[in-house]
Amino acid sequence: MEKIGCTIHRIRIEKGLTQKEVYGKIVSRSFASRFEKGANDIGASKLFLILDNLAISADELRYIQQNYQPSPLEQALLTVMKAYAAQNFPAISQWIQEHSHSPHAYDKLVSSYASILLLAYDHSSIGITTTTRPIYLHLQQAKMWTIQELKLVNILVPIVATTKGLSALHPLTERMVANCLHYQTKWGDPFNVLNNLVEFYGTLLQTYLNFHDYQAARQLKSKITALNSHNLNWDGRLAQQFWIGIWELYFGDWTLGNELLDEVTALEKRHKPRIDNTLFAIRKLRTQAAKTYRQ
Amino acid sequence: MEKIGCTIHRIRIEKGLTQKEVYGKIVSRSFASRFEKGANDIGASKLFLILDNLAISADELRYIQQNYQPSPLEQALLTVMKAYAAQNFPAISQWIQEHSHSPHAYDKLVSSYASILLLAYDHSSIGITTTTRPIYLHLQQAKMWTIQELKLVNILVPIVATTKGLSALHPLTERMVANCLHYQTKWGDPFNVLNNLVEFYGTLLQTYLNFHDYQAARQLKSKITALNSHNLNWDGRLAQQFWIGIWELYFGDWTLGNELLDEVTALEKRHKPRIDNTLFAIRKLRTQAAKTYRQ
DNA sequence: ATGTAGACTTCGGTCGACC
DNA sequence: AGGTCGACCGAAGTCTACA
Repeated sequence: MEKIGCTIHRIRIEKGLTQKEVYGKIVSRSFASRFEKGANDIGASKLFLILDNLAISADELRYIQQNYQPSPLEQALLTVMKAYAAQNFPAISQWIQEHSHSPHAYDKLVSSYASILLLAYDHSSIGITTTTRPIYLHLQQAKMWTIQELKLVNILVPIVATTKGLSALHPLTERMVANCLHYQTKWGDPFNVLNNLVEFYGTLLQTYLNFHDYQAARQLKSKITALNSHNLNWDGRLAQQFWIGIWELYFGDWTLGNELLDEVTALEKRHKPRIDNTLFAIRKLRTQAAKTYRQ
Repeated sequence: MEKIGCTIHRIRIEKGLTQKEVYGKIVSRSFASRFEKGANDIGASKLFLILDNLAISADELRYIQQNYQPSPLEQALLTVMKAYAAQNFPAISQWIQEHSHSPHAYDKLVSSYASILLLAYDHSSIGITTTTRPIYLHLQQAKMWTIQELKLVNILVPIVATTKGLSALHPLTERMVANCLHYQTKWGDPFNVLNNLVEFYGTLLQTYLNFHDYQAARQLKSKITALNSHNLNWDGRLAQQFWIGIWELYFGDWTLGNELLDEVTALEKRHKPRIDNTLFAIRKLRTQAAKTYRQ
């Protein structure tokens, strides 16, 4: 693996910056030279200051340093998430098997995450196992969630509803909202956590409908529309529009609902294979169910 | 500012992980303890390994450590970008003024970026100044671009076309493509640089049309469609659809073009105030120009 | 499983000078 | 502007042991 200093050297040269500009008053001139040669490591807090001067993020530095590859953790997560998106559950099982005795600590974490994905897929047959229990409990108990938790919590919703009842969803929702708020700045939503919140509301809506708690479902619209669309990207805005569309089918203007949904599915239809096939399945299912409900 | 170790301690506790799990064979047990107390800094490469075990990115760690705020560099960039998005050019000028004698090295970089934004707005009156020349030259000479450059290069297109002629756009395009390729992994596009590439092609299309180089413009469609939409997010896919729509107005199926554009603008119309007002302006302008061209 | 403390070593980091 | 060398210091980091 290339030393951090060498990577920084390359970037600095390409950017046409001098050592003085980049290292300023952070480290001495002679150390800067030895550091860029790869002879020394550097203190983390100093590195962060240097990265600011280089106008590069810590994540990108790592990515470049590792020969333009995501971190091992990212790689593991992306592999699992990709299998999940493709509904390839055997591949997830296999991944867990292969990494069950990994020397890397983060593989245990990813295994937990992967187990939850399997759990979400078919919690009746798999149930909460010893692998999934720690992270299942953690997600319920921890006050502070990081991006990883925010990404995962929405697949936990149906599981919580089944095992602890619908009432357990209220505190979960509150924590989700509170934690997403932590990641809002006056410049917007740098980590795009609001997209996860939209998806969370979507899963919540589906769950309430599945359990026939129509009153709770009805109250969700105001929460979904309350999200300022200017702080979302188009991924979030389309999800927002989709779930409002579904809501309208049940509780609002049937025509408007179909308009909203048409606009979203029209975009999907432009892409082969589909970006997200589940949208069509959900719409079909909900259209039928909404008709029944309205009678 | 809270010490890095203290932040990591909080995150570790919240995640319910033991020191052994997180620090493994990276540092000794006793050092881990002192580090989390904030008594010591830590080597950068060791920190990265620890972050993997914590399942958190370096960027997020920094964000949390700084009390849930982006890095100073990010803050500066976001401020300028926001002003640009709002077409608030006086605010950008003012920002450059206020930070022209900043002690922070990165403020010079952001000033360069901001100057280019102004340049892109009205290069006839402002011209290439001493502030903008370094970065203007840099973007043309550097082989390696980081995310920052990839974000900025598309606003440079019209400037390059005016000052160096349309032929200069070919090598620029090649470098743009090559650099975006660096950021593609087998798991997709982790930094979403392909969105920048779509926007680049859009600017390119506009520029060719403005300069009446219809042959070059006609060849752009294959490049835009060549981008696999599955590696884009919806921001990118919508931009892709929009620019293909514009292309169709000139060189392809007029009806199809309007269909594509209608789908995109229909989404825009759902949001007040508009997410991106320029879409409507561009469409209006191009519809007229395309009619003329077709005659 | 973690905090503390002392003794100890390594290496991150400075300074000055020379090229 | 930046690479290098030697001398030097303090902080990073280990080990052992006790709590």
